[in-house]
Amino acid sequence: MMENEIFRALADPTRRRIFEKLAAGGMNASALRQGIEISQPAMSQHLSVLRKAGLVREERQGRFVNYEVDPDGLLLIARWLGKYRAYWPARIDALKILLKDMDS
Amino acid sequence: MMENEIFRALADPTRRRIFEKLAAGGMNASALRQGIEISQPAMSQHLSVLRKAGLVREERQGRFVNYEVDPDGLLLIARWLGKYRAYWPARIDALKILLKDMDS
DNA sequence: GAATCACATAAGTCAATGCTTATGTAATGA
DNA sequence: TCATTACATAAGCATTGACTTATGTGATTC
Repeated sequence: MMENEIFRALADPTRRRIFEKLAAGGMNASALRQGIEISQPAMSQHLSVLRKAGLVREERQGRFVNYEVDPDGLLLIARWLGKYRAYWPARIDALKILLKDMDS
Repeated sequence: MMENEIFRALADPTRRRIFEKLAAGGMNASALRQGIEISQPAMSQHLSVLRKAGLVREERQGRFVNYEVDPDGLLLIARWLGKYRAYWPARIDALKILLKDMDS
């Protein structure tokens, strides 16, 4: 199940940080390491986990590999969250703000 | 950070199953065990993790402890997801359906 | 008040995970 | 072609995590 890989991938704080960094703009693995104290193999392994979870996708560019956020992963999380909308709190102002674009 | 506890809690498939079951209606720990092959201590430990993550809350009722979904946890996930709405896929029909109630 | 029930906690075990160092591989450049 | 760069993979190690079998605790029942 892909749901499992997604939540497992996001359970690691370093991977969430990598994902967050990618969300600010796609970049290659070396650039991603800047500002995060992490070895090259560790970064490569994290990116592999994120990719297999569908949270990130890659594109070879010469000897670089550009990584970017994969919307598919986010969609799966949104679907999971949606299953429990009956329990979404009444004070959903934050949610409404971030969702208002979608109802067009 | 609570974000970390949430994703860690959801990384385990058994805990997601417990949460899903609770979403269908609050119940005590023993009732939760029905249909899930799990020991009593294991269930207790899982519920503790879910509770500390803010995904579940408890209410003592005599010698029973009733558990139910805590909206706070779901709100945190929604907030996290919202940070990346720039990457939400164009084909968000599923999302729109589950969110349409909220824009009132 | 003694037994029982519902649940929590303690302590130990084993597998999974995230890191390390070392090495492999494909692309670029001198 | 030989070195270098960017990244992936392999193997080993230490920690974490989910389970187990006790045992503890507070509430009910007889």
